[in-house]
Amino acid sequence: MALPVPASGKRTSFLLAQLGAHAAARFADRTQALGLTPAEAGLLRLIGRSPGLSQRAAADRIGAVPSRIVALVDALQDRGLITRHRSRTDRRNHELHLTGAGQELLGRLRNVAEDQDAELLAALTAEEARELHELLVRLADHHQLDRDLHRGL
Amino acid sequence: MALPVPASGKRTSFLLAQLGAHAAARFADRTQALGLTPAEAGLLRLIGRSPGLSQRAAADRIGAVPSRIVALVDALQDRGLITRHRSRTDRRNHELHLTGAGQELLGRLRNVAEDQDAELLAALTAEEARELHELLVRLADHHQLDRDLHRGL
DNA sequence: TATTGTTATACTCTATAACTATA
DNA sequence: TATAGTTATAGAGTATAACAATA
Repeated sequence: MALPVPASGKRTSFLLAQLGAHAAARFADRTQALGLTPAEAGLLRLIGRSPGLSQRAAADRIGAVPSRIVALVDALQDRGLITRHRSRTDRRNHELHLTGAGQELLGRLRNVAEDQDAELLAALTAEEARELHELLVRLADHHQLDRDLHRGL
Repeated sequence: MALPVPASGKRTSFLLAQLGAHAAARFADRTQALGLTPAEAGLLRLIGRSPGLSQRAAADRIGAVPSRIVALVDALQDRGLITRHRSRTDRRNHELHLTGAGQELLGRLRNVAEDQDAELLAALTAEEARELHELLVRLADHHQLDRDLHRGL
């Protein structure tokens, strides 16, 4: 199936990349107001969803290299948002958990994400927003984008 | 209007950022096969659309800083894809034009973009692809994303 | 004095590879 | 020997600021 150039002059791939970069940048603005980088915010969410996971597991889920996790964990730990202690069953592993402050910040992060979606989709009706979401889910599934994070976010 | 967390577990903003990064990465793969970085490809397209424009004008259209244009123009010129010569009416300006080789490569670049769209949207029907495109155009307009390029592409 | 293009520099982000400690 | 985490280093990409030529 050949896809002609859309009348708008911009291809769907380009629009998607442009809007995606915009959404990521706006999200970065909002997390920065909470004192987090987007990557730190992503790791915080992941630990909230999977308490006790190892740094290696976090690296795999995020699609990052283990050495990158070290700096992120350091930053979150220094701010008192997570704890890192050795596993008793395998002393090579570090188990990551949220602190109370981490849980609290995670809650605020969820509000931020909700605000972000509302702002992004303000030009659409509720029905159109649902349609868009469903189409994007189909694309993400088709391209097997099952990671919890991605480059640039 | 409060937007609840979608049933899929991923917010629309996140999906958009993830798919956008995916589309940008796939596009980078394809342009690399043509010996171009995504930024160089974007500048080539821009010169094709606006022959004779100055580096300053290119910087404004792309949303980049003038010093960044220098390296891109150097690379394209070294490969014989564009020409750069001083304007006769204002010798501060450099006018950018495509060479024959540049025109030819631009044509191949358009095919690449077409392939990219087809691959990205393979999971959708033609009607759904049109719907998606229209919704994305509405969002881009609403957020005034009128630049010809963007960070990361 | 303002503007175009250029250069030099520094900064951010990330990956790679070598190292340690545990298994 | 294999794996988890760490450190040090290097590379890509980009912005900032000072500069020269022209208006």
